[in-house]
Amino acid sequence: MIDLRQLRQFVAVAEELHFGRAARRLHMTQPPLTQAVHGLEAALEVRLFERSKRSVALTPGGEALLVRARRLLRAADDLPRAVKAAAEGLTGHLRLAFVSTVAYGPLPNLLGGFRESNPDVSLQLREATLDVQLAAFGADEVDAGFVVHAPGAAPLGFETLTVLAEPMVLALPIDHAAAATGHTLRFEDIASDPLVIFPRNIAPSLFDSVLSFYRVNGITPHFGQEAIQMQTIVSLVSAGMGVAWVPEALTRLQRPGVVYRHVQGVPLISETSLIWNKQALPVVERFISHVRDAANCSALVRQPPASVES
Amino acid sequence: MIDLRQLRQFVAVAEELHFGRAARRLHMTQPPLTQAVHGLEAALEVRLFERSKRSVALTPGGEALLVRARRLLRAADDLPRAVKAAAEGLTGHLRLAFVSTVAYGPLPNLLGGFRESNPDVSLQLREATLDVQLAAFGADEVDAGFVVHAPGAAPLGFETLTVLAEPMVLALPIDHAAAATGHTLRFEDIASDPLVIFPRNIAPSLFDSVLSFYRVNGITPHFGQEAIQMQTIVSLVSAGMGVAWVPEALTRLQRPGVVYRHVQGVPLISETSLIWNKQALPVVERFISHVRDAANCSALVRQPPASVES
DNA sequence: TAAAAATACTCCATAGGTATTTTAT
DNA sequence: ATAAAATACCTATGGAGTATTTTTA
Repeated sequence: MIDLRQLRQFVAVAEELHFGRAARRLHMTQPPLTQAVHGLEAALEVRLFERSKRSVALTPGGEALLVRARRLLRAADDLPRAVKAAAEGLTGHLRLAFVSTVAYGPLPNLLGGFRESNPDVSLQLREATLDVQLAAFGADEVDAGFVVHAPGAAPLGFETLTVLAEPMVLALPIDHAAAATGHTLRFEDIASDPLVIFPRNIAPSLFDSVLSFYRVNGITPHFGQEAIQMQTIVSLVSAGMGVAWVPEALTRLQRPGVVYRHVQGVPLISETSLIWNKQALPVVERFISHVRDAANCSALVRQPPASVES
Repeated sequence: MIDLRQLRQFVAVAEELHFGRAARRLHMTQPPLTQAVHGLEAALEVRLFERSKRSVALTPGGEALLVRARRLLRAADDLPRAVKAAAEGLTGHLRLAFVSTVAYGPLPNLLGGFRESNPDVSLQLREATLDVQLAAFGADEVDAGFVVHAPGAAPLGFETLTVLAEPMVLALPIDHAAAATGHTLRFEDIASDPLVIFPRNIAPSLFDSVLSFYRVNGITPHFGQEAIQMQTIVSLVSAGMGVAWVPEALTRLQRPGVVYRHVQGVPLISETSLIWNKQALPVVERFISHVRDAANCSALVRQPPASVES
């Protein structure tokens, strides 16, 4: 059976075209090298060198073996580093899901940073709402997913990491009385406006916390339109269908006819979290670590919001 | 240093997920197999299996190694047959040159036959006149070349094989008196017509044999147009510029206004030969053999000419 | 307690070393 | 005469075997 040692020896001889020099290069003596090459020729049943006592030349078969042997040896020599890289998550494939809101928030920076320090990991991104993500987890179609406002949503055997907790701001039509700048906006100013919001099943926790905040303040909110995409919600606000509570990061989505305002004394918080299967591959672990680091060094995650006057 | 034996052992264990069974498959016992895998893990500095006394599972690093090891082993196992094939000329690259005339003659069948029995040889074809071919040989840009009417043209260190010797026929304008069928055409009928012919430097032997045949018959031929492509020569004939001697195979090139006729008592012969460097690669040798075989079994080479009335 | 991996040791096949011969220049 | 490959023979490393222990389901 052919082995790499023989190929290394063959390549050395083929490159030096001199058994003595090749042997020196291989840190061995000439006789066993001669024998090893003879052995290889016997194993392949092909003459590899044209020897004429005074000179050594490759036969066509030798030429053919040389290119193949070099390829093989290169692959074999790369193997340790390749396996180690894979084991450490430096290479591999990462399938990420995210709810669309996150694309306006921490996602771009997180991905950018990860790509930069892990250029050999291929990324596959997929926009999906929480319920779709959970189904995808079940079918092992994604490795990790970013969700918003989903405490405790992770099924058994999954882990959660809060990436970002940001205040929620109010999106309201520009012609709304409360939209004018120059004064501090208070809850009473907008409490009676109809709410544009996700359907409850998409983000129960968001829905419930908004509802309970209104109730605590003695108000039964009037729910206007529902939509399952933040962009749609903002469009509905711009169309005058009501006001909407959105994560601060969404202020980066500027639409004509819509302004965002902090509202004094409103403790609504939007939590972005990452969910992943507990027994994750190294690539996934590596991504989690990156996200965890970035979340701690929060400057990386929470950029200054664009023009939100309060 | 990592070697193929270890990889084979690793793959067996990874596939069986059971050291005992894997050892049996490898025709060895379990203890040395365990040690070998430990050795591999030590060499790679990566844990490859998650052992729990009762069950064996691949780690992510193991998964990564498995795909790479399989690729490597497949390549290594293919190596003997690949090298042998290359040494026997069953694979490789063949660069052929040919003068355009041959494309109307034996070339298509020769190539077709060769491709059929040597599907793994890649062919590169190049149309070139004799002088260009000789330059290409000098620059080692072609392996073999088909030429016409070039006895002794091969430089030192090259070999020649006559592929085909065919009679030459006369191409003449359809409105020529001698073009009419129904009688045997004799040399006197066309001896005084101007000749359309290659310039002498392109095919000295052709030029000289035509010239000497005319001289022997007491005629100094009148040379009309010259052209370095047979197709051009036939076009010039159709344009009434004269008559031309062409290899019988060229009758396959039918042009309006041109007819081909055998001329009685004209011993002009067109010889197609193959030229190649004496110290040829196996692929080339193989091609030569194929051509030699085909030339002997001449039915393969000399097809019945298309409609040449005599 | 049974099944499977790990450990301890033994052995020999072979990779590699030394000494020498052959051969072409 | 010399340089380089081939041959002969020797040595010792390590790959594989047998026997045994450990571990956990």
